[in-house]
Amino acid sequence: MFRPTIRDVARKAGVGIGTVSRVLNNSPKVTPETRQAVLAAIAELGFRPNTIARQLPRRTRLHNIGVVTQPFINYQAFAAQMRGLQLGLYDYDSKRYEMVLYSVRSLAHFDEQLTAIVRTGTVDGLIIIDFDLLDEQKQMLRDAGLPFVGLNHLQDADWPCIGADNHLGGYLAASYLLDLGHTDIAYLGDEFVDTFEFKTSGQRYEGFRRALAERGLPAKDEYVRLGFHDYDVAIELATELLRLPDPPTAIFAMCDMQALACLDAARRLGLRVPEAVSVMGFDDLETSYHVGLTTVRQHFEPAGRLAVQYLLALIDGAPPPPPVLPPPEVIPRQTTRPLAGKGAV
Amino acid sequence: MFRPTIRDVARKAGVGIGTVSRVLNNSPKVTPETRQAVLAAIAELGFRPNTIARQLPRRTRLHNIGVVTQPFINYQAFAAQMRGLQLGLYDYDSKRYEMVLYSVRSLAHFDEQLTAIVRTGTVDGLIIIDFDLLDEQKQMLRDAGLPFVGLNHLQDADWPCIGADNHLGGYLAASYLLDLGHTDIAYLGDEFVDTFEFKTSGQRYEGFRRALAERGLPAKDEYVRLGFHDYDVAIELATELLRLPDPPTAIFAMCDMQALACLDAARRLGLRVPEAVSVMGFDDLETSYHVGLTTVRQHFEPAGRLAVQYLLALIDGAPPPPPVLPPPEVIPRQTTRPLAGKGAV
DNA sequence: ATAAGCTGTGGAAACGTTTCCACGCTCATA
DNA sequence: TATGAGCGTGGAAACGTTTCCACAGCTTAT
Repeated sequence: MFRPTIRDVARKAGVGIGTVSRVLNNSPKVTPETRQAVLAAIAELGFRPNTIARQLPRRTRLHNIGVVTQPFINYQAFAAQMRGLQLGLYDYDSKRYEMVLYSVRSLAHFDEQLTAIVRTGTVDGLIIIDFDLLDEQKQMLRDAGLPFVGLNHLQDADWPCIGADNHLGGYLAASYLLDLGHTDIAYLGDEFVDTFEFKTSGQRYEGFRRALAERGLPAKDEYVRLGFHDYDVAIELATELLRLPDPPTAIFAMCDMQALACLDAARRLGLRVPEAVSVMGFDDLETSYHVGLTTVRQHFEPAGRLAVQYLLALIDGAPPPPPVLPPPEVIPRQTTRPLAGKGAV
Repeated sequence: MFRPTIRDVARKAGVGIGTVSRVLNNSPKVTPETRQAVLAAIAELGFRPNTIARQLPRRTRLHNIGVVTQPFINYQAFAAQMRGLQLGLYDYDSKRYEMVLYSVRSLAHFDEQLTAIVRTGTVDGLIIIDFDLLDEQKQMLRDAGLPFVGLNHLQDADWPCIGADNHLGGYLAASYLLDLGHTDIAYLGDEFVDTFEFKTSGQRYEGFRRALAERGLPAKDEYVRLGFHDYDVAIELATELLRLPDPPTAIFAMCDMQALACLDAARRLGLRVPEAVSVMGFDDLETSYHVGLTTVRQHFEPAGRLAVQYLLALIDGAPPPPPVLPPPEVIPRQTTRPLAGKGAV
């Protein structure tokens, strides 16, 4: 198929290629008549600028943003975040940005991908989901002039991070269970620094512990179970908890996937939820609604959307929006209930 | 930051740029010693070929595949498909293909995106999820020499489509319910040709109807409820069915989302599942496991993976793998049960 | 009348690769 | 010794844009 180039357009419109380029890029220095003629030629030829050629000269906007992620730790959360990113891109539809997905398999692979992205220079900016950046990595991105925004971090780092306040979320969850009268509350989550060095679990646990401490309750070591982020592992940890001689009356799992595993474990042991044990998660996935899981909602979509807005502002050198999200909130459903009777023991 | 180019590498290695290019592209026509020298220079400079410049000369592989999709019809299915695509790309890791996401909002937008993709020529091939192609569109892609593979279609069209056999799936679902003794079975699904002109619902219904017909049962019109693909709409349709003077004893919903809506509707009406009514879906989402929904599993991940394999074969002019997937299969869970008693009425 | 400044325009150069042609070397063959 | 084929190599040309410099034509100030 014949693909007209900018030169064909110029010839047809009887102008120079520079003028066509200026029309394409909305330069003000073109008279209305010239612009009309060029636009007519463009329409007639069905011309579209070749985005690749457009990206070659170094100073140009590439109209690509990269998304770096380990997407398969949680399908539903990943999808919700992607949805948010798309919504953000729709907001800036006229800029015609596209999204390039870099999926990462390990921490080493992450560094490798990051280096490759910088070296090959195919994106205008980067959204980094979940991963934390080392100082060298930040420096590398800054040296390359590549703006970057994090998604799913606490906002206290030295780079813009948009995500749920994990500490507060953990605090709210524990407070909710405490208000129901529970005192023997277990925490089930990832290692505080996991394979990918995600620190989410530690942050949520901190909030959890603070809520207990405020009410003068210690966090019992045997009630804290940490393991690799995986459904089957979570089932095992939950089973251990439920089989303790003095089992907890409530479990707070650091994510819904693990909370669902708790439900599964209880079912396999013949324990009823919430009668025998209350279970609470964190995320508010689609599944949680259908299962009736009490959880802490974090706002995946708004976060993704905000991350895009923030990044595009950085790219354009505009003032970025305040990186403020609605705070996490407890969504009470059917897997928790007030502690009955035991208080009187 | 200084980005070394192929010329820097050539100078350092004391060879010509052509030789460096040949090393980069694994041409056999380089002596081992020369190759070593070039590789050493590449390593020393930390050189990475600029992927954009690499894409400019027209005959080149672009190392991009485009994915065109309406991603938000079903989050979980979308995520599973993406996962499959990523797995497929991992299989061909050495080729370093990347994925560019084109998300589509409407049928008109689909055509627009397709035209833009062809005109700007930024991808080597296209995976088209769910959407059907018009003859003109197929022709346009063929004229442009752009290979394309469909994901989620029946395999009888005149282009390679990888997806569940919807007809068979519908047939299996109905057969399963019939084997349980049900005869009053409702079908709940999308319009047979919906907003996006997806024909999935019609295909699944055809299989469903054939199973009934084989046992000499007519499909009662009042038991067929079609509507826009949306949770709330599905709840309404399900409520209508359950409120019929002579309600069905089983409902087959054309997707799990709608089946979950049936469960929700039954709950709101105070009806127990499966005691009052059996409910069966199609997809086997994550949620379905947790909810215990009987369903027909379609193999999203293998499908995505196969689609990538197929497309990369087309791009390379190699013989594509047979586009054969494991057939859909019924996954019995807790939302269906044998019809008890009613047969004796 | 001349100089200076401004505006719109044309087109060469640059971006970093791949491709392709030409060249020189080696080795087999006549 | 002369010829031809084959192989590895060098580097110019090409890809389609943007950028930037130069210039023509005007207006305004001197």
